Amino acid sequence: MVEVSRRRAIEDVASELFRANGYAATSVRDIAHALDIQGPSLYAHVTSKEDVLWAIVDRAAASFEAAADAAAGAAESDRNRADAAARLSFLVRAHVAVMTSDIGAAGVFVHEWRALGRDRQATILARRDAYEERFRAVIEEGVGTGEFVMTDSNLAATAILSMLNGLPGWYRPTGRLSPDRIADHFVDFTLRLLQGANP
Amino acid sequence: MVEVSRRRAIEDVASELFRANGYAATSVRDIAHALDIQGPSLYAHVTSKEDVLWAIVDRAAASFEAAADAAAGAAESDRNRADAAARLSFLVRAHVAVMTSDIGAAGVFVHEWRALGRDRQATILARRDAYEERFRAVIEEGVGTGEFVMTDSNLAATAILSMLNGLPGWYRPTGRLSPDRIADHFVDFTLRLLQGANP
DNA sequence: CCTACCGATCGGTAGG
DNA sequence: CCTACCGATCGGTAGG
Repeated sequence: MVEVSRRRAIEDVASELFRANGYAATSVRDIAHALDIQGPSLYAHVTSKEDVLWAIVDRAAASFEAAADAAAGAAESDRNRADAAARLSFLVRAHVAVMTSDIGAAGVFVHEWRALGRDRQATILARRDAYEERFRAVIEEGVGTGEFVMTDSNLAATAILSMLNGLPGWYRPTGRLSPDRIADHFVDFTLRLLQGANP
Repeated sequence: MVEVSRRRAIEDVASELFRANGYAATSVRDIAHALDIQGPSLYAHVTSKEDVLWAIVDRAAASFEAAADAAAGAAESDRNRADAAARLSFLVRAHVAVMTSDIGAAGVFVHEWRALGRDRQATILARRDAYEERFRAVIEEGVGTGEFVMTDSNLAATAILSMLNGLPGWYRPTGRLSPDRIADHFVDFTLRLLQGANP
């Protein structure tokens, strides 16, 4: 998280504060003081507290979308393993990579969209839905080809996304597991959940 | 959610507001107005906003603990199926039942403990850890007996609990799936995740 | 359970 | 990026 601009430094500090304490419980002065400046000085760089939240959430959404696009591309060019399991594995890995690369922003994206105004909230929920639809689609594809055995693809997608989105609640960069190792396990869990025989 | 007392009605209304908007973003006046009384009138029934949060979180924790105790008892008396899979199935069902019976309180328990003061926060985190340890223990037990095949029991427990704790984010009492049906699927997902062969 | 009110803190502006 | 300051809202109290 190298800060290339003052504006970006503000967003990085705010991400972590918003993730740890919530948007409403974080004051503009909290953000400023974490940067060793006075509260009002922040307004030399941003126009409002909500604009900071929006910048964080919008960028996080864009990261997830770009990573999913790249994952789809990687799966397609991998000719020997372009099945649903491979495609879903790339998606899971991409999600874990984005989350762990900026756990503050990811946590804010997952939990703090409620604090956005009506229009921005609707926008971000639509983007989140479209993103999650990628998971649903590849699961249904796998069910269609018989790769996966699952009577409720929608619920399976929700369960997998809940597992992934729980990351900001426990992941720490200095923790026991590296992002890659976490991704390995989550891919394993995901495929087990979908490939196991139904009782 | 039949209200047996004014105090309980306050907690029920507050649960839903805290779950939907967060503790910090919910004012005492918001809670009062949802009950058609004036803000200060609330203090005839409660001593502080944080006391309301604590009452909700403490009761939710007690519900999870009691349900897990009952689940352990039920598993033990079920002689033909006292294996780890059966014990874990009871735990998962109990968790889903508690969550869906009061999704407001459950959501607050899962997400709003950060707003508690230092001591209460430490208390509730210790109880949450002890509760989650029940899941970890039965998973490790199943790995020990060979029922489950899992190289990282801790991460598996975290993944399963994340799946379960995602419920307040999407469950609606009027939704497509009944609590029992959700529990059926989550038990299925949990056992698949743990019983599938490792690659 | 109400009205009237309190000090503290909030997001944000003015002017430099 | 600072100091001085603003109106609004916060949790909560007094007194009935």
